[in-house]
Amino acid sequence: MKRSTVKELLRATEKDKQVLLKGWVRTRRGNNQLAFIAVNDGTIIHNIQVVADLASFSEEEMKRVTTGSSISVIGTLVESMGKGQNVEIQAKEIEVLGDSDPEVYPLQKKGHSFEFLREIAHLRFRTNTFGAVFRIRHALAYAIHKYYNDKGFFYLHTPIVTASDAEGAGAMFRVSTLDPKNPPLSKEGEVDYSQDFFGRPTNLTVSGQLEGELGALALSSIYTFGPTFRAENSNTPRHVAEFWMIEPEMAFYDITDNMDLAEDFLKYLIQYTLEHCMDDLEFLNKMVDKGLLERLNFVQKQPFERKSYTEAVEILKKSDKKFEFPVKWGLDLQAEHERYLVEEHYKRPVILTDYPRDIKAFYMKQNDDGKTVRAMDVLFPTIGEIIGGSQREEELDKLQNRMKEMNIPEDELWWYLETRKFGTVEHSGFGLGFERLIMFITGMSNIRDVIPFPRTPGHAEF
RNA sequence: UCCUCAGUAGCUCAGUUGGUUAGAGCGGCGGACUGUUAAUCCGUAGGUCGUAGGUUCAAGUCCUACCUGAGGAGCCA
Repeated sequence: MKRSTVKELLRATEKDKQVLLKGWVRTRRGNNQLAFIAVNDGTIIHNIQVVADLASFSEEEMKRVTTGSSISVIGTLVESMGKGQNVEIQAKEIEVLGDSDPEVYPLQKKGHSFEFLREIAHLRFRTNTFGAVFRIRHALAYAIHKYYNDKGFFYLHTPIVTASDAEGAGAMFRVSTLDPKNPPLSKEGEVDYSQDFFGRPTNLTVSGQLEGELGALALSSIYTFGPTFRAENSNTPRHVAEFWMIEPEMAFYDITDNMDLAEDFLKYLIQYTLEHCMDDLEFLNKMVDKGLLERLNFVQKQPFERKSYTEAVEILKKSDKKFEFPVKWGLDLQAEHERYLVEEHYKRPVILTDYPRDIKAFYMKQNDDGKTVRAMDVLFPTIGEIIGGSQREEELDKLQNRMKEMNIPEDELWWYLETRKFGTVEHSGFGLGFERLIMFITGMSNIRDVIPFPRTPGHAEF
């Protein structure tokens, strides 16, 4: 007999049919005549109830049906006689596939703290919350590819190992095969990386953007979707050392086209999840974040507010709110400022543009005022900046001047500069942190709980 | 990295101004119960109080250092 998943069984229209089920025991209840076994196989958040008449099963075998054990059940799918579920399986045969010693199995029927579950990240997939989160994570990954594929974008694989650390997006992890105890030294006593695997110092990538631009300036529209790495000693619920980022890059797009794409993209992803993951979202809305569905629907429907950095600073100055950090043109906005704009002033997502050039990266398109650049940040409720992007500087001399001012060596980025030398065009792009997106869509408040095996300072266990 | 808070049973926590043998709920185990829904009821085992020093007649409780975790900040996505 072919195995049916819990998802298939719960949605089956045909009843009183012989079925084969395999899964893990979540809970077991009962009396001296009947056992009610809640079985989950991860295909859907709900369990299916298996009913076993104890008279027809050996006591030995039933004793092994404990929380966490895996079982195979043959029985009849019937309408449930009890309340609480529509269908259940009247078991004819139950086989324990894998025992689970209840003395030591760490998951119990009651809820656990996320902190505790993080310590058993290898087993936390078996909980309702993490099942929901990782099913949604999958759905979003698929939706991202679908969105860009349908729009004619090409998925470009930018390198994980890179030689340049010119972007300055953060501290990097060194990649080396040299013997750390006895590295080759130059005459000056420095480590001689010319003898290293790549013949030069290399690192894990902090962003695929610069390579992404190379692709866009030939293929028109590309996107990257892959892991990135930051060796920052950040200890916050919003930072991990290894995270996934989506970076679209589009030739012939100006900053407005860029904003339009970012807004449409985010709304599409929310809509996709609402359409395909409602079971999981309803669970999270009930158990994790009571305002989740309302917030998702709201963001999905509202137009994002678009304002310049300068206008935002004026609003913050005029507000009665007392901020811990000063508001002054030229200073970067703090988390408290962004939160005020989104959650209290506009009460909707906000896109801020035209930031002072001194607080932004070298590659951003310089405005004619000589003070600002065509940057855009998308700010979301609860999580703050979810997208950062810009129109890129396509004029060679302006780009070179800016690099000089910021002490970025030209010879390391000669290949980047050549795209401005040969057939340069207006282009734009942005970066979306995948985990930050998942946090927003699931209502989870710690980034370590939306990535299967989080990498943070001091933590690489699993 | 800085600031704040926390660390007591497998899990979640209580433990009074320092004062006898350290408590509960859940989970586990044993039993009862004719359809349970985080089942219920009865019983039972389970703890070097994060680690190391110190103060004191006496420390889970006070002090110091360290370790671990969480939250806030910075960096950012």
